[in-house]
Amino acid sequence: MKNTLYTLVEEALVSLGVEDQKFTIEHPTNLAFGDYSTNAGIISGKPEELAAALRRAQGDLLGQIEKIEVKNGFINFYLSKEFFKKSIGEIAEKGGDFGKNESLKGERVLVEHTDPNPFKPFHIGHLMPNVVGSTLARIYEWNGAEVKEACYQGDVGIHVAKAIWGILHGEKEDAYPAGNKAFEENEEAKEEIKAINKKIYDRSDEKINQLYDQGRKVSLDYFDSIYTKLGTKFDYFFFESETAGVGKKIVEDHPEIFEKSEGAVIFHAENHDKSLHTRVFINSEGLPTYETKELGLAKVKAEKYPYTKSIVVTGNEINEYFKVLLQAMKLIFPDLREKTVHISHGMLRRPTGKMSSRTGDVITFEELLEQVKEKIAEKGDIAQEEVAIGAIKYMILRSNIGSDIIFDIDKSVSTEGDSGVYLQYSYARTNSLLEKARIQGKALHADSQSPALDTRETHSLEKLLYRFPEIVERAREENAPNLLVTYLTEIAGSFSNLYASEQIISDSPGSSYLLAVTEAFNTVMKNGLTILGIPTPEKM
RNA sequence: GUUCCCGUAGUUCAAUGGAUAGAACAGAGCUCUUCUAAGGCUUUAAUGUAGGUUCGAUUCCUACCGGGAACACCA
Repeated sequence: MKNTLYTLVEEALVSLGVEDQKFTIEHPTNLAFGDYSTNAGIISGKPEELAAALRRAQGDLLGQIEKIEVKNGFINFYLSKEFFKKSIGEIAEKGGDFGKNESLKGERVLVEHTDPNPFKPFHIGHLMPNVVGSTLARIYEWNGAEVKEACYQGDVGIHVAKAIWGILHGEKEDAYPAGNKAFEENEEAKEEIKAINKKIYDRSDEKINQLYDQGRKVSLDYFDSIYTKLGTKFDYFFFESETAGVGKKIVEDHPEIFEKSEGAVIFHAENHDKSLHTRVFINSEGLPTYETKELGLAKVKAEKYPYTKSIVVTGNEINEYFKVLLQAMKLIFPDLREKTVHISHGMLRRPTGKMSSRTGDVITFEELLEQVKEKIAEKGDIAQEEVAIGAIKYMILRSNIGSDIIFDIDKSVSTEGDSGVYLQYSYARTNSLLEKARIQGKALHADSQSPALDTRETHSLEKLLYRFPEIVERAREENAPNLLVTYLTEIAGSFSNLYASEQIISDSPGSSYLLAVTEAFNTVMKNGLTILGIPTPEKM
């Protein structure tokens, strides 16, 4: 419909003698301004003439467009009731596929996210990339792409050496923070940790090998159990131990790009872009840093899964250094650089400030889940884990990807109002409603012959439900899952209004149409929640 | 100091350069013979400051003020 209108406006402009004029067609946020709206009238300076030309030219769309109006220079299109009735029928027909499109057909997208480091706890900071990354993956899938999810884990590096040092000094649970503290405060320990780091790379020490292998396995199993709870399924796991060597070789093979300095190998990114800075790629111990491993990773990924687009989800604290990395990649693998997109998320902050796994000042994911579950348990006997996961994911997804989230356990994880629970509740409610209707043998009619209970509420819900596929597409274009969250909250609110104004299951002639609208709502809500990865409990 | 990100109701968040800046929580006041009150209805309340570009600026540009991050061997 949008494309049809676009062509219509374009032709009308030409008929007025205006050519090559850029204009937009969009859904106005306010339903009073129509179902579609164009600014072509303002830009061309002749809104009334353009509207008149459009009314003359409707042709094939007659019956689908109810009226065309000019308000404040905008030309607003109001679609007909018959059009929406038909679309309600189509939603039910498409069911679980309603909202899918093929705009990315043929694309092969690799989304890397979560990236927890073995030997460190999985804390609530890891939730951000996990929820953001896996949701983006699903959004790309709904837009027709073939999507694979990857997790990249730092199983070698100084942080592991710190944890091993902690274990060697009798720490178990808090091995990593203990090692980190010693590294910063104690020169002797610092040297020991560096020595351990080297031994981990060359596997020359039997005792360290054993501790390392065991610790790594325990850690990865623990992450797996969390992925199960979160509903994340990774297609690939990459490890720094496999990218380190690849990366180091790449750096060594490009002496024209990298320079030796003070025993290390560095990259002067500021020579290519003055807003960038110098970074170390191979340290003076001869070990590759994260930057180098990341270069290796780009190559390893492309060999494993020849992607057309590679999305890397990380925290925004590494934005600057990632730009340096992309600059290096541009020189070495220009084709891969073109396909790589870095999406950074904000931090999960506590009211007191940033939390850090280095000092041990963290809330682990499981602690958080327990706390939210306790809060939900106060509400009654329900599917606590599903609701808790939904509440947590909603809290993250409702914000812009890039902005920080202030996490206050008492306030942020709300179980009322603008929350995941509210959406799950709306879904469960319509589910039991439809179930009840089936038991009573009520019919659902969405065809244009059936009488409709024609209320302002049903009509606005019809209009909103129709927009779902375009919301899914926009969420992909802008990498903005929060558009979907806002949308679902809006239709849930609109449904509540419907409920307040009419009794859906009744013997009145229009109730079968109301039921059809309810079913369409139920379908859209389920599909929307599925994309967001929020569980959809059948009953609450 | 340099570079980058961010300043919106009391609070937590929205708003592809568009129309009357939206929600939720908190505050004030209503509302359960209806499907589930985890709900609904009323109501109070905001674009850091000063310029600029534009038919139109919360959005883009400049300066300032305020917050955060990165800035050579951590990731």
